[in-house]
Amino acid sequence: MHYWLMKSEPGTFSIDALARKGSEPWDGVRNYQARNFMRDGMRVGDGVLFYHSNCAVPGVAGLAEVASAAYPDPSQFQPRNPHYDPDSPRDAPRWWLVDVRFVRKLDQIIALDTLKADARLGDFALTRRGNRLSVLPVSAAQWRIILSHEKDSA
DNA sequence: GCCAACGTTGGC
DNA sequence: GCCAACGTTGGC
Repeated sequence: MHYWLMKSEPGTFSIDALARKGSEPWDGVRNYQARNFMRDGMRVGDGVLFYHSNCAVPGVAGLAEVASAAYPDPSQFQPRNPHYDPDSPRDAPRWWLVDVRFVRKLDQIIALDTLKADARLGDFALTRRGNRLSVLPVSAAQWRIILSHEKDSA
């Protein structure tokens, strides 16, 4: 069992949107490191922190889980799709994704500010200076520490 | 293989 | 909307 954090802009796809849909293919990732985490690292049932980026209060908005093994991202082959990649060979797709299933929405966002201020998290890919990875690993310890902040507002 | 130009991410 | 950080592209 491994843990991950996946970023989404709530204006594009929020935790509420995932709650409505139940499960969603995490398409459009066009970064090799993020792709490798999905394709090579993720297993069905892994825990996912659903993170809202590029918004008023960036932070963890809910919990999800990996719902499928990795498979080729169909959007790379669709010419009208903004994520179309004409250089990706059909017989050796460049971009892969997993399905992500809704687990629950948090009562309150666990803000990026809160995570930055928590020294217990140690070296964390999310808060590393300049990090823009949209899919990143979270250790079991970090997962527990992050979710401990849920109680802050209760 | 170097590196400048360019596009994107994402916090602020 | 701004801009720093960073990945990618392409000329040489």
